[in-house]
Amino acid sequence: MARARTSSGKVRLTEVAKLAGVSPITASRFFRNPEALSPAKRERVDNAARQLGYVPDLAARALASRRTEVVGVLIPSFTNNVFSDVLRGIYDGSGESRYSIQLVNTDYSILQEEKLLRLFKAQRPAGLVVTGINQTAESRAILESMNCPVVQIMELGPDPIDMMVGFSHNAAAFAVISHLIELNFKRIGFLGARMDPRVQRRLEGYTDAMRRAALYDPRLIITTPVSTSVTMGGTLFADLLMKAPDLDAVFCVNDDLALGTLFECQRRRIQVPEDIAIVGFNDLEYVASAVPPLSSVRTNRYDMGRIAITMLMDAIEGRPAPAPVIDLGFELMLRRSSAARRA
Amino acid sequence: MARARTSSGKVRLTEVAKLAGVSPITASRFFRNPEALSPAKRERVDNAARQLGYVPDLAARALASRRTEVVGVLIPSFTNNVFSDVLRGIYDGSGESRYSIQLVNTDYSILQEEKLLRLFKAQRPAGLVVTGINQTAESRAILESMNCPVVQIMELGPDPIDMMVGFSHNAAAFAVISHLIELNFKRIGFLGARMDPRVQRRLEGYTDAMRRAALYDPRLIITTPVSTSVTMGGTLFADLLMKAPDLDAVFCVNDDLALGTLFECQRRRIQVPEDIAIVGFNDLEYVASAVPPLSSVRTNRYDMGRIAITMLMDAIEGRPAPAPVIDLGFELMLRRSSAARRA
DNA sequence: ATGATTATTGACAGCGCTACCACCGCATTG
DNA sequence: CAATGCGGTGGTAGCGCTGTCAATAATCAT
Repeated sequence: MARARTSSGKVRLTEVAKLAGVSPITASRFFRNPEALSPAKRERVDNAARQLGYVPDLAARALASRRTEVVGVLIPSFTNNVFSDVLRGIYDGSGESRYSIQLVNTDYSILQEEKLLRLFKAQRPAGLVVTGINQTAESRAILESMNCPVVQIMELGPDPIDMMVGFSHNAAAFAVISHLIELNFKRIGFLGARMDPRVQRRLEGYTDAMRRAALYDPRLIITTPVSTSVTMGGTLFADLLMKAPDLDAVFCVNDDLALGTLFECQRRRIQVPEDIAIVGFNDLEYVASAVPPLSSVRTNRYDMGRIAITMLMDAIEGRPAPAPVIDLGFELMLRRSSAARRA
Repeated sequence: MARARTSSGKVRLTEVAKLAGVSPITASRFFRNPEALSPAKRERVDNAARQLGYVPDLAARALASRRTEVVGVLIPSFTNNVFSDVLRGIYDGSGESRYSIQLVNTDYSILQEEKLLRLFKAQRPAGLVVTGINQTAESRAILESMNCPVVQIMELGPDPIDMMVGFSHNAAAFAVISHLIELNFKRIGFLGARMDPRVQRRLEGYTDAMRRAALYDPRLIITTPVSTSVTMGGTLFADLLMKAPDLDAVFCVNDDLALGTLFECQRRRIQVPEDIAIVGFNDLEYVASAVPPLSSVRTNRYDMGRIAITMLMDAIEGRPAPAPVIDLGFELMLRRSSAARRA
């Protein structure tokens, strides 16, 4: 029966199959699992597809197979430089694969995250990447009901939903503070903004290290729930100086705060590191060229994204990861801003 | 006929229709255009859907209607802060709408862009956002054949594919240089990295302004195709000083280069702005808190994203934009780093 | 050699939704 | 009062692809 609603010149699988002299289903298999075909047919289908310029229809495929080739990625913020590196890793890693990345932003809200997960569920994603380990119970339930591999990134925790790639923020902060204590710094301040879970854990690491050395003093800690910025770094540092004028070092939970602190020191003619040492976090590109170069904690954000998406794709395709939890560690990048000043 | 392959507990439109006592078509219409239903049926379908927790299947919808609700967004880089603001605008703008954003990264390559457009074409997107106006002829052809609204962002040009939101990089650079010339700066350097089309146009603006004042000197221009960074700013500035030791001002094509230049000045004990003035571009958050605060050019990146996606969604839904080309302009943010130094 | 296993292939029947068109009943019009 | 228009509704027939399973051909173990 002739219908007005016929395809708009689009090449369909059937045409490819006809030209190749095989059944549509065989042609279909060629695109999904070429190994299953005999070499002869494989080549015939390949030629036919090439000749016709065939491109599979993803919607039809998704409908028929009841799964998509979409990988959902939930990150808290587009603005934060930290995530742009992770993203680069994710996109690079998914590169030539058939999976497409569906990126969404939770705005640091676990309720927003839950809502987005619900949305994803309706889409039957092939896999998901979520940030952090602080999902709501409901989010976890949704995630578990989705029956697809999940990678949690950015940090590690005791109870992975499925897979994890990250590092211990607590340990990183602990290492920074222990190092400063070894250098004989005593009044080490803590500057934190936004106070998301990762930042909270850096605060815990700081607190542990300070307590262990009997140097803990709540007046050394300044935090704000407001989002982070260089300007905020200056503001928080000014506050800290007021509360603890005898300060000799500052650990900032990120490099923006550290840079803001450095600028504030320049403004007040405070010598860094002679008067006050500064350590940042993330080791963004710019810290090394500041004056003086800022110490920081290098984290493997690009690799984190890359490894996460690779693990995820492997899991989707039934190649289970050798280890479900990967600790990428961190590295103290010690520069002049925290150079030793006392014997 | 009983089939093994029945739906996995998923609620379908048919069930909703049955419960509401209407035909599936009517139920379908409820989700796409509720106004078309009589109030009585509208409410019945609404109740039924709510009661069953119905969520439309996007793949089935896409297959049947032969279009998707995906908006493709092509940007050159995730790392560049500039785009993160645009992205925020895009995501915020698409917020509660039914459109989902499919973000891809061209890595500043128009060939990669062409390839990605080809990929998008197979997906029948509802609309597209592309960066800049330097598409290949082939890309333009693909774009035009796709039959969906397109917004070009970041800059303006004479021959829009469809719609445009941006500003004139040429005019912005021209304004900066004209201002510096008015302040009696004469040996104004130009620092450029990555040299993408927008940066090229800033160089043109610089050149125009310098020529017009008979101050043009190719020795004042340093560029590199390498990607931009704060460190690169320092390196380029050092080069520039070598070629033009009598330099009295530097225009950097972005704030990272400007910050790198500032750091290099600090390292060499060059006074800013007394010895050399610095102007950046983009007005990123940090420039205002540098010491001295850096002059820059504010651009409305967030609005650009937001307006672009809004125009696009309007066009998709048949509400044509009042103006297809929107110039968001720019604003010179004059700060101490380029304060007047001569009468 | 013979049954059993494996590799290839194809027929069938939808996946869940919407485009298209026909239809119904009511109001408006000449 | 028939002709016309229109908002609202439903029936039919796929959209382009793949899961399932059966059939066949090729290979293997005994």
